[in-house]
Amino acid sequence: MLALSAMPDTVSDSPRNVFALPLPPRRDEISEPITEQLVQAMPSVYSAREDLFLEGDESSHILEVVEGVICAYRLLPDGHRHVVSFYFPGDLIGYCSPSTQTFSAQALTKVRVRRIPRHLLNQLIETRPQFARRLLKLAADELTMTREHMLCLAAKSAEARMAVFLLALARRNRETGADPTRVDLAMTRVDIGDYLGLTIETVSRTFSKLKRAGIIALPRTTTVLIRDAAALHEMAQG
Amino acid sequence: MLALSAMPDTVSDSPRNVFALPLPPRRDEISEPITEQLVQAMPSVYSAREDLFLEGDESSHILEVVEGVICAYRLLPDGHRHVVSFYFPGDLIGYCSPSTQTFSAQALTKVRVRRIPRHLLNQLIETRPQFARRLLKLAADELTMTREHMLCLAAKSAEARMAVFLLALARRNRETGADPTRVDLAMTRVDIGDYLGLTIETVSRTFSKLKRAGIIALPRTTTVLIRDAAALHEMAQG
DNA sequence: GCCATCCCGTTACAAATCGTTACACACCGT
DNA sequence: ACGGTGTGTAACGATTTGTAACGGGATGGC
Repeated sequence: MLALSAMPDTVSDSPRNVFALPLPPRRDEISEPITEQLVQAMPSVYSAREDLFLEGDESSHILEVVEGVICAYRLLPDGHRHVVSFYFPGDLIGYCSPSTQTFSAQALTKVRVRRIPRHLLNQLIETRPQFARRLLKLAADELTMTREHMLCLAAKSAEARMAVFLLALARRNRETGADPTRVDLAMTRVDIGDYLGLTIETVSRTFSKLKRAGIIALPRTTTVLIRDAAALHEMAQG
Repeated sequence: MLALSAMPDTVSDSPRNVFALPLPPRRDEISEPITEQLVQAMPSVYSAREDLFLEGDESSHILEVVEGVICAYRLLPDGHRHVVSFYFPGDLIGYCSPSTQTFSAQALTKVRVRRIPRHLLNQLIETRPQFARRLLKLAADELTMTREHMLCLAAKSAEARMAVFLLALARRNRETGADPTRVDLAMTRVDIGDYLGLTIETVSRTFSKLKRAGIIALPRTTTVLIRDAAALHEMAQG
């Protein structure tokens, strides 16, 4: 269990890829249990498609994803849904939204989360300056990733967005020691579409196109096998 | 001159509009001179279209905009340019990118900026926990605004994006005490297009359409008079 | 076990939006 | 006046979306 005193004095600055992938960075450094105080005896459990919280809810706790995938989303008055981000095990949610949730959060799979009271977080900021710098680093990383995603939405074609998305999931696998050529999609086509600013049909068509081109295989609708990562990278550029 | 000791213990949480506008929030609270140390005797001056720094540059200082408008942008390998954000007087730039700039910054007008050494910022974080919380709040606000812009790019039409953009500029005017019905554009059509993920022609067409509809007037290409804010708001929704 | 139903994904075709191309005009400084 | 830059307008075309129909797997009742 990582004690705060074990944290290094300087914030590590990982080399930043200009075309880094848009999903939020893993949070292992900070999300490991910090003190017994912070950790619930039993993580909360949610089942698939259950909402963890809604936009506008008071956020007295931040969440650490222990198991499963969470979808952060917002509903627009015209009925559209926009998916802000996906959160995976190790990620922290809501550590920089002071009083009120700025988006809703829904479990895509069975999910286990630890709930960390915000006042403890604030207390740590007060007493441990290095902790504050850690949080700032997390916020900076999330901002960078969000900007990356924004660039994707502003400047890239449907094909390129899908390629970036798949490569991001593959990279996460690689970083967690899983097979980077096999991506299991916890999210539906609707979720992907709402995340990438595309319709479900375009998402589906693009999957089919990639399959026909031999770049991916789709043994099941929820499983993507990356056959030609180089072609995907090429596609992710334009 | 604001001393740190004058800062309140609690971070103020302004009520957050679900459909807040995408430009970054004003930073007056924190950007006012904190100590004599932090403030250059003479702010640096840049002329229009001059780069303040480039993506990848080492960021030993953060910048406070004193006068003028700054455009944060990134160049893509395919030649496209993406405008990340616009920064106005009172805004801080680069306070949460530890070592390396994640975007380039260009002056759109004559610009004056104060350069605040990063090591002083870090020192303040170590010694003043409330300062750290302030910075976290700034980062959270910028993240929220970036997400707002992202939603705009993902889910809104060209018309709606333009409406949101104009309303954001108008709101900034209102907050600074200027006339909210008169917007002076420091940026060109290209800048706007690269910010909203549209081409210059679409930007131009949409301006013309709004003018024909009597929603705005364009006495000059750089001056927008908002005639029907309600219609703009309506347009910004869908 | 069997069948009906529902949800999700896929595909095809028509429609719309937006990008591309091309050209003309306005403004500005030389 | 001239050229350059920035902008406005129009015709055309490509990408993406909307609509609709079909298929397939999962669920649930009988």
